[in-house]
Amino acid sequence: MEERYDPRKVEPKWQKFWAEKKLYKTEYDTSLKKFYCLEMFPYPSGRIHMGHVRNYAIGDVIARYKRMRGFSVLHPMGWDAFGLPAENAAIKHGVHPSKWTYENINYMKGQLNKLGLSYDWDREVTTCSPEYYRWNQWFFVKMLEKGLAYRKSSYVNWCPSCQTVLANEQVIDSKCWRCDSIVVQKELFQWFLRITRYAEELLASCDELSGWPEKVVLMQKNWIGKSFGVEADFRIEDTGENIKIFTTRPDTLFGVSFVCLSPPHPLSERLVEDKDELAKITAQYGKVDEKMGLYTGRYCINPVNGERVPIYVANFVLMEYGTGAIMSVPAHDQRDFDFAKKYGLPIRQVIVPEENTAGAGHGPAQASGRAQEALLQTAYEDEGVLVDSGNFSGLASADAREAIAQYLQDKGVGRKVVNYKLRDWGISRQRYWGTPIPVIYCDRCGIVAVPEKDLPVILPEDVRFTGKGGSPLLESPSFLNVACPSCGGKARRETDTMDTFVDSSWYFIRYCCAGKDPDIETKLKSGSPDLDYWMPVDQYIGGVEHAVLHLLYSRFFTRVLRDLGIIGTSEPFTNLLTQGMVIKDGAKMSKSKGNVVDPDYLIERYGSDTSRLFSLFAAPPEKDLDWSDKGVEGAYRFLSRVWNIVFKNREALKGAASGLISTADVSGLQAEGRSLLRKTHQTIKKVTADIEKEYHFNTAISALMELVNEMTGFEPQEEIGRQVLRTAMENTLLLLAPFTPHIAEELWEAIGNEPFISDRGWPSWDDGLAKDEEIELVIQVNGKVRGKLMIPVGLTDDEIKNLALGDRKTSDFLGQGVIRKVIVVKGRLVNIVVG
RNA sequence: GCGAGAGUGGCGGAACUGGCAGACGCGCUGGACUUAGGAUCCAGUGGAGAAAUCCGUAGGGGUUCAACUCCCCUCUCUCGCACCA
Repeated sequence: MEERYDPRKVEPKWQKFWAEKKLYKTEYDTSLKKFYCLEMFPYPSGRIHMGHVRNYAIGDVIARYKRMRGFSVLHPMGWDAFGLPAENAAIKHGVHPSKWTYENINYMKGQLNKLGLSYDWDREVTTCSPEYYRWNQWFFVKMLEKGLAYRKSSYVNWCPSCQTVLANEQVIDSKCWRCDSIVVQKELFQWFLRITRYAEELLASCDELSGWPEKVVLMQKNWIGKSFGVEADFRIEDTGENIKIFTTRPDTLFGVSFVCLSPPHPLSERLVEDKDELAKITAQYGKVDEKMGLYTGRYCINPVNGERVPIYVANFVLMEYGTGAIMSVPAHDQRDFDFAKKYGLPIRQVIVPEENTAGAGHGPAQASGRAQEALLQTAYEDEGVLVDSGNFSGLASADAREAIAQYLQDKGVGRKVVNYKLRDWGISRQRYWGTPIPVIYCDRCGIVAVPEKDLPVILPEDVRFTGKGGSPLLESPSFLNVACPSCGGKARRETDTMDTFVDSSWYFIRYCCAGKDPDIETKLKSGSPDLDYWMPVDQYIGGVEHAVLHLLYSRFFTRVLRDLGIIGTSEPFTNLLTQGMVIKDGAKMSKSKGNVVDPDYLIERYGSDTSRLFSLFAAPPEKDLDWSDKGVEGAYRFLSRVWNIVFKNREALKGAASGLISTADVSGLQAEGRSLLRKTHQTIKKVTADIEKEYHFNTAISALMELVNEMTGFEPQEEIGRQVLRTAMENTLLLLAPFTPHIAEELWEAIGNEPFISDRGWPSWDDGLAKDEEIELVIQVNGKVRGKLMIPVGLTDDEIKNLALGDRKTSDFLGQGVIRKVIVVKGRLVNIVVG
């Protein structure tokens, strides 16, 4: 009995060899075409989960495939190591975040190695090491110099449970993205990065992201949220001050019946006398459920018609968007409509649907506001024709928008503006386990950046984790108290740390200089050819959950580094693959649902090749993967079958000549052998196409299964037959190598080849040998299949037609009808139309 | 509400540019080997029907010699955004 497939023997053996030979170490070599393949780096939470396995299996196939195709492949891995869980572990178990994190990294690195992933570990990056985060600080100081980093007081999203500020992107359904607590608004001084300076560029270059899923590009566009509109001045009666409002619908200006200020708007404080009432409204600011308003008792003047309109403070008006004040047109905006109904304010229609005006001469288009008012049950928000709008009546709303905007601009009471939803990125976090923001507060000099020579500002170890709130850094006097770099006087350090998304916004650039590069200083400060050789990332792979946050920040950071002269790239990721979730029993795998599958168990039981194979086979990468324990066994069975074929035919395989068989040899082959050879070439072609086209590994693997099925029954009798079998097996292993590298190496060696299969070139196919000798012709009568016929390839349309018409079985269906038409689809079918 | 995507056997999923619907795998059924089988191998497997044959890609209509694929309407599900004026 031959040897049995035992991945526990095979896999460690090859992992050891690969590591010893540094097979996956990447060199900067301009004579080769480069390919930068990157999977999103993990947070070192403790152990990897199936989502990681899937993500890294996908990336590894691509990296290994490209390497076999002759590219110089950069395929690095690292750790997104700062963040809250480490600190929470410190509070709960009294272990220092650093210890916790590094232990996790150590364990998880072992897990990744057990998966046989082809990383160049010499480039490993760990964001919590000073060697890494010093650059966060250096970039921050540069951004400060360029006015891209600034400090301001603002209302921020505050998570009461995490005791920290959250970026808008981290608030989901008014809840903390991490712990699901309800987020509250709080006023705080915060550091911001001016991502809005790049809003236009980030939006415009979305069109260059042709290698990204459309869905993600759209989400980026929507997040940036550009809109064209008008800023108009409503002069306050008595004071003469202006309320600037922003609107995208200047065509409705004649329908304004009141103006609303956001509660935090500076004018709210000044115009409202009753501070208690104002406080009540402010408390309701940002609450979605009900609209609330407070009449200020004051009026302002509509710049288009001089009308007096009342001023309200309203909880639904956002301070952060536009000017923090709006004009309200209840007839044409549902929110204003609801508000007007509630507070008994006038609803005046100034736009009517186009059909109401057609051919009616004077009629409905001129209907008075009062008559229309009764008809409106909801706001009419669509396009139409202006009525009761002075000189602008009769214009189509689109034209009126332009005309009225121009009119306001000419009169000096308004201007055309562009607005973005995107807001500056608040990066201050009141937490310990992050990059210290390199800033010092001095009573005399104010805010002073830490000078370059004093970087990095090291995160101190002597702190206590109480979980009481407030940063633990406040507990470290040696950190807190510092001499002012400017005047030498007593000063205090910033205790906030950076959002961890800063860390992940440029790690892909750090990978481009090899790990302990002695020239790192120069490279990251003023750029270098290897950065520009490797960047951008050719293929980025990760979950959709980062469609906005991480990807947008990375696009921003890449541009900042470009403008600092460090790299020449603007877009960091040429192609993006967003892999689907891993589902089990109808829900995403998660600890709370108790439906997780532990990768360690899986590897122990079936091996990493099987684990990888199944996760690649069960679904195309961009779709959700439905986990099936039985499916895993199927994958294992397949690999065992390949193994068994090799050991059953081992002597024959070893003895046979290697290499591809030429067309000339084919004549000596039996039909079975010809068929297997043909299948081999077809499979090389199909697997290559499936990988190249959208990385459809599932169909590539199914093609390999077909080839193996055909090999199973093949028993070579002669030398030429053994050669065919060897050719089939060698190619199967080569094609399998990116998917299941260990077994591919082992069997490659077993049939008498030198290691390493990973270093071999990707096989090519011969179209002549891949071509079928015969095809099955489908014969249809009136579109229904009535017969099938094996015919040789290369017949003319007429010959095919005659064969079809001559087919006995088919002729029964022709009946008495007249043949009206015969359609011949080359190599496929004939359709006989009978009437 | 707005935006995007998806509906194919018992299940995961295939199907080029409109050309045999269901590749491949799982499961199931039968058989072989076996003390045994939850191992392995072989055969079968969309539904109905004894068969000829008919019906089948969420539902309804349309274009076409031919529709999972293109067009129109309806339903369901998933995801994203959500007072952005």
